[in-house]
Amino acid sequence: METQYSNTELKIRDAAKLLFLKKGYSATTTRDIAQESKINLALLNYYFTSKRRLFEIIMFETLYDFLNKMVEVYNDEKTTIREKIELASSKYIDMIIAEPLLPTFILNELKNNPTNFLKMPTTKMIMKSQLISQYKDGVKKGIYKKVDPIHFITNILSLIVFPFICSPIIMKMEKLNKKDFNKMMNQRKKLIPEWIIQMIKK
Amino acid sequence: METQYSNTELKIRDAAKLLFLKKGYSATTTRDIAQESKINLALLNYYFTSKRRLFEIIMFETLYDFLNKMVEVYNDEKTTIREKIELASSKYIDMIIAEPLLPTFILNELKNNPTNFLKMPTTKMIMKSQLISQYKDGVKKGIYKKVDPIHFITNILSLIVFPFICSPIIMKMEKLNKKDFNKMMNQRKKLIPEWIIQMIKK
DNA sequence: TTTTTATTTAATCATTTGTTTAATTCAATT
DNA sequence: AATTGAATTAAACAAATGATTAAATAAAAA
Repeated sequence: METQYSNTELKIRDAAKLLFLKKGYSATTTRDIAQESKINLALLNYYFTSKRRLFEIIMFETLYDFLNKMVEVYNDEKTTIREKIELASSKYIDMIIAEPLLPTFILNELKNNPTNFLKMPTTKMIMKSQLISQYKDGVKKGIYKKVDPIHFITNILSLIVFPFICSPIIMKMEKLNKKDFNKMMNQRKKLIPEWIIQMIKK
Repeated sequence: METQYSNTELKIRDAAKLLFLKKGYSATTTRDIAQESKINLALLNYYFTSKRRLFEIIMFETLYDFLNKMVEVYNDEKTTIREKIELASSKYIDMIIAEPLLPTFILNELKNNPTNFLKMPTTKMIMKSQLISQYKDGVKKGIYKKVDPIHFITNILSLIVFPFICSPIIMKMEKLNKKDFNKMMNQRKKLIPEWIIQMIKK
């Protein structure tokens, strides 16, 4: 996996990712990308043949990295359910604070082109992860309520990711700036595991 | 509020809303709209002066209707917290099942243009609603845990809305079709109130 | 150094896209 | 029936946009 990119190729990648995340595919022009990366317009096609191809490359990489980081946590053999949820909350929130445009971008371009997601091997792995079998065990033992695991995993994701997606609304409602909002999300790192556990407990 | 639209004006509105919701602003062309509504291209500018203006009109109406339906539930004087959450779950889920592209559209175009949201009077009303003061009362009485109400309201919205936004992912993970997915969301109408109550209970 | 290959540039092409114009049709009023 | 204003149409314009070309420069190989 040690692909070597030329300097200009990297500059184009970075600029394109930034703009695609910020404005989406259609609203981003090749000239925008050329300007942002300070390269000649023709170099975009020289290195990536077309805008569409450039987008798909970036889309794939972004999705791949994101999903990998997600699944990692769920499959740790040694940790308990609670620890996994704590880790997930903490890691995902950090991850999205570092790259806040990610969720909207992924969910958006996914809606337009769900095919890209099919190619990702990690997608189905989530439902077969350690976390899910630990939850099913708990149900069998009568510790947890019996609810379809899809709700369980959906709830975790919802409580972590959704606030970022509607951050403009939250910030407006509560007159928060970005720093305040991030503080709020950092609080949630501890709150979400508590909530989730309480939700499933009998 | 009895604005009268001509027939063609309505046709343009409907087609535009459909396309803007499905593909977003930039990916929708004026010719797309003309074709979808079966009107002459020039009529778009005749009735709405520009694509941008047409978009803003539709955006405003959509947002306005959406927010109004939301706040309605939270401000009922007679219902309990539990009933409000039950009503919210039920009503919002029905609403989004009927118009599944709504959440992504709103959250998306909001990110690009948060100004539109400022104009909405209903935004700040949520944090001053009956629901919130009932929750604060519960905290005072020691029935509920003391957590910033913004988390409370965020959680309700997250559990209701987020699954729709990431429905392509959920459907892929569980091999569901649209009907299955809606069934899952209908289950959540009863589950979400339980979960929320358990989350806040001491 | 010379030759060859890879990279970069400015200019241009062909479509697409938002908008306008001028002519035409339709509907209501006199 | 004649007139007037609104609604509709086909055609075209100008700017934007994705892509290509051919020439120029830099880097690598001979």
